[in-house]
Amino acid sequence: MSRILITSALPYVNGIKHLGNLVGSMLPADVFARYQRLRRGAANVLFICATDEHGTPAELAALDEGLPIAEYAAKYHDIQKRIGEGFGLSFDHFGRSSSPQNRETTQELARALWKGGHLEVRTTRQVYSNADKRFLPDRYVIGTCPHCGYDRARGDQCENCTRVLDPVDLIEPRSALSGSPDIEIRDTSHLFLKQSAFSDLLRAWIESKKGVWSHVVTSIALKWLDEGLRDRGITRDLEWGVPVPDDIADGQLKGKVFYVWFDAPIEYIGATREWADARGEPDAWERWWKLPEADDVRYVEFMGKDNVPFHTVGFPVTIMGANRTANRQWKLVDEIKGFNWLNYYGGKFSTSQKRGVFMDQALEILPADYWRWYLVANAPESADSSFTWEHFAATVNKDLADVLGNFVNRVLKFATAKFGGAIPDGGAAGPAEHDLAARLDKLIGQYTLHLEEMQFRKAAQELRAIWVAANEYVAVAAPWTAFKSDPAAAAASIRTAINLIRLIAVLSSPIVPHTSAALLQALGAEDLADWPTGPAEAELARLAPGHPFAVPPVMFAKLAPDAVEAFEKRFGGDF
RNA sequence: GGCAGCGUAGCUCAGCGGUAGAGCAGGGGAAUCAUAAUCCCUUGGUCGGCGGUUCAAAUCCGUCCGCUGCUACCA
Repeated sequence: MSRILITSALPYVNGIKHLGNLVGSMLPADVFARYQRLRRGAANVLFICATDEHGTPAELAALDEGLPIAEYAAKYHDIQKRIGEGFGLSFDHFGRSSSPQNRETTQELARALWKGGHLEVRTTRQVYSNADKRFLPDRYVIGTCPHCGYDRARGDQCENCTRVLDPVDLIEPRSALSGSPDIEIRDTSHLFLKQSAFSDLLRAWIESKKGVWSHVVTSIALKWLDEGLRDRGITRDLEWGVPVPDDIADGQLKGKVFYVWFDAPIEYIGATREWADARGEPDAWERWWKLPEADDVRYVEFMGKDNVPFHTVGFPVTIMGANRTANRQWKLVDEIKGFNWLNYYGGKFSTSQKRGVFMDQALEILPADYWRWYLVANAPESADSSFTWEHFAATVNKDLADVLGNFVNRVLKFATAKFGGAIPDGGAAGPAEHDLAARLDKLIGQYTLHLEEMQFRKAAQELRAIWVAANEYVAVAAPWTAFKSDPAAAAASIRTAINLIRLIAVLSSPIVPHTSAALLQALGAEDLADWPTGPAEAELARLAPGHPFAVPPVMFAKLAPDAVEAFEKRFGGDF
C-alpha cells in the first residue's frame, strides 16, 4: 500500500484562528487524513501541521501583550494546539516553526541554495524607525496618500483608493507602531532567492497539473508566472526567527533571520522531524521527504487561496533549487488542494474588527461535530461561500438533528422497547433489505470516490444521502406495523437498521468523528470500524443476533430561533 | 489602474456544448417507531444585461453592469 503525506497550511501564531481559517485548510485536511487512515491504515498516513511563529506581526502582537516573543509564541502555540484537539483535528504532529528541527532544516536548505548559486546578496532600502528601534515592513509605515489624501494610508497600499504605494510616496510618513515621524531610509543587505530562473520549470509543472488541481490553485499560480517572477528577499532584519548561518555569504548577514515565508513551508519537513524525534526514531522523517525512500509517498497540501503563491512558487523553488546540489532529492508536492474564502454575512471574517466566529468561541457554543458538519458541507471549494447563523442553524437542525440524530434515536428506542437491549433474532432479509443494500452500494461508492478526490462538499452531500436512505428504509420496512402481525419480519428489519447505524457511524467518522465514536460505543462496535469495501449486504450483517446495545442520549440538540438571534447579536452578524 | 474569480429557483450551491438540477424554505399527502423528528409528491428560474460563434450555449468568444479578492519585504 502506498503512503500519503498530508499537510495543512500552518496557522499563524498571532492569536486565535476563526472558522474561515479552519475550513480553508485544517478541517478538510483532517477529514481527508481520517478517511485515508481507514482506507490504507494509520501507519501509511502522516498528517502534519504546526504553528507559524516568526515574522513581524507576531513580534508586534507579543509587544502588545507585554510578553517576550518566545513566551508569546509558546503561549499561542499551546492555545491553538488545545483548540485544534477540541475540534478533533487528528494531526500526527502539531509542531512549531521555531523548533530546533526547523532551524536545522531551513539552514540546510538555504545552504544548498547558496552552494548552487540560487541565492545572492542584494542591498535594499528599508524604512527604519528610530523610536521603535526596528525596520518597518512597508505596511507598518502610514501617512497621507498622495493620490486621494487619505491620512491613514499604508506604505504598501492605500486602503481608501486601493492604489499601490511605496513608503516614500507617503506624505508625512510615520511609524504605524508608535506613531513617531522619526523614521529614515536605511540601506540593508538581504539574501534574494533567484526564483525568476525557475519560471519555465514552474510553468511546465503547473501546466501539467491543470485540471487536476483545484481551479483556484492553477489559475493563481499561472497568474504569478504570467506577470513574471521576481526574485524574492528571503531574509529580514528581525531577531526572532531562523538565523542566517555564518557560512552563507561569508557571514555578511550576521544577525539577520530568514523571512517567515521562507521557513514556514519548510516547517512541514521540520515538524515531520519533530514527530520522528518524539517517537524516538530520529531518521523516520526521511522516509516521507527524501527520495528514493519517499517514492511511494503521495504528498497533498491543503491551504486557503492566499497561501497558493507561496506553495506554487516560493516553496517549490526552494525544493527544486536545493535538489540541484542534493545527493538525495527532496519530495515535491503532488497535489495542492486550495480553498476560497468563507465569508461572514457576505463580508470577510476579520480578526482586527472582531467580525465572525473564532475557534474558541465556537467550541464554547456547540460541540465540534456541529461545526465540522456545517463547514465541510459548505466548504468554499469552487468559490467563496458565506456563513450566516440562519443557514448554520437550518443545516445543523435538519441534517444532524432531524435526519441523522433522529434516525438513530427512533431505531434504538423502538428496538429497546420491543426487543430489549440486544439485537433480535428471527426473520430474513426481504425486498426492502435487498433494495437498501443496492442503494448503499451505489451511494457508498460515490461517497468514497468524492473523498478520494477531495471533493468535500460533494462527499458531505453523498453522506447525507446515505442518512436519508436509512430513514427511507425504515419508512418502507415499517417495523412498528410489522411487529403487530409478523414480529419476525420486524426483528429482521430492526437487525438491519441497527447494523445500518454501525455502517453509518463508520462512514460518518471522517466528518463527525465524535458522533461516530459515540455511536460505535453505544453499539459495542468499536472494533468494527473498518471502511466498507465489499457489498453492503455483508456490512449489514456484521452485528449478530444477541449482540447488546445501548440507547445513547439525544445526539444533537436543535438551535432555537432565539438562540440564533442571540448569536447574531453577540457576533455582530445582525446587519 | 492592472490582473483574477464570481453573478443559475426565496436562500445556500451543483452543472460548464445537446430539451434547466440538489438541499433548505413554500404547498399537498402518507405514516405515527422517533428530538412534532420521518417518508412520498409538488409550486418556483427566459441560468446578471447586450451582441457574436455553432445545427445546438448557463456552458465558448466579445462587451457592459454588479460583487469579491490579489497586486509579491502582513501572513
